[in-house]
Amino acid sequence: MTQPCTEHKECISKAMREGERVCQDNDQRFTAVRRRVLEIIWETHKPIKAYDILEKLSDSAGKPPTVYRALNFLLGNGLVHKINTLNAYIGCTHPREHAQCFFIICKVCGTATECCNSALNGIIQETAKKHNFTNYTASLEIQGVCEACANSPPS
Amino acid sequence: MTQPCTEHKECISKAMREGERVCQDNDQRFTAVRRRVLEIIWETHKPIKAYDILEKLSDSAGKPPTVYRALNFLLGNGLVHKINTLNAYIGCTHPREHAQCFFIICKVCGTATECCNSALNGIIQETAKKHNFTNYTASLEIQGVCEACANSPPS
DNA sequence: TCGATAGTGTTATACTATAACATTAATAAA
DNA sequence: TTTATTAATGTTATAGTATAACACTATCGA
Ligand SMILES: [Zn+2]
Ligand SMILES: [Zn+2]
Ligand SMILES: [Zn+2]
Ligand SMILES: [Zn+2]
Repeated sequence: MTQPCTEHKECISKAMREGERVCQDNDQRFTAVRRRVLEIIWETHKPIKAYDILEKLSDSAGKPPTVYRALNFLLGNGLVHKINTLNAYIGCTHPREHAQCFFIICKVCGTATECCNSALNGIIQETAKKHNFTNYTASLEIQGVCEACANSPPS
Repeated sequence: MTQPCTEHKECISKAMREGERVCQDNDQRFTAVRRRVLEIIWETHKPIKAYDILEKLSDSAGKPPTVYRALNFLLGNGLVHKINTLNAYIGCTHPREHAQCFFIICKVCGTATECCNSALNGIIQETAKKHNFTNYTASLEIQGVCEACANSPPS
């Protein structure tokens, strides 16, 4: 099993408060579906797939467009990020602090951690400038093996 | 229309020679299907989708598994890269020189250019180290507006 | 209360990718 | 050369990811 985050409930409620706040700031409605999807995303604490979210929704709301609409809303408001290499979604740990997030993902246990840092931002900005690109966003996904998984004995 | 690359035929034939060479080095067979798929990929000079490659193959070979098998072969041998944010594939301009490639992609005209550089590699390596990750690969995709598109008058 | 807008439900369908197994081609061994 | 072995391809079906289109409902401001 994956070690449960000790402060897990704390994380979820913090994320929900952030959601509340962001929606208020952006003059957006934080509806029941959107709430529930954000909650589900935070409950796993790992990248989760759209159709897995679907399964966790009650039957009445459980259709693809419902989930994708909620996801797109959350993505648009910076509350969630998409991991493109996995076709999966994960909650943002610090919305309102940045426009984009970088991730380092363990191929073994599936954890994805934000690894945003200013050095990375700087080099990426330089790279964009060197190529005369404007108005850019960046997606960086590093996939490797985390320390815990590297140390755990092979099955 | 997209401006044709003046050295276009040159690019294709160079890519094919590279393919030849890489397959030889890796003791792999550069079959007709694999050749043709690599050629199609280079003919567009832009990220191309699997099903668009499919359409350009003759009917006899035109089934999804054929294309995906060829793509996976080419990816595995470093002759092609996948652009995850676009679900598309593009030829590598310098196989054998690096394990991974970074891309800067114009949202308007669709061109994707490799923007690998050692500063980026360095920071990414540092980031992986800081998180105690080993055995990593990185995917970086910068999406913005290229100079030409920024300067072209709005329609 | 009414009208406009935003959000959701629902059905269908488009797009992306692989599983599974039959067939053929290439290589190695007898 | 014949035969086994393996690698590659053909073929059918299906899994997995995402959106279009339209009907319906809730919300909010006149
Ligand atoms: Zn974030
Ligand atoms: Zn791990
Ligand atoms: Zn490359
Ligand atoms: Zn452009």
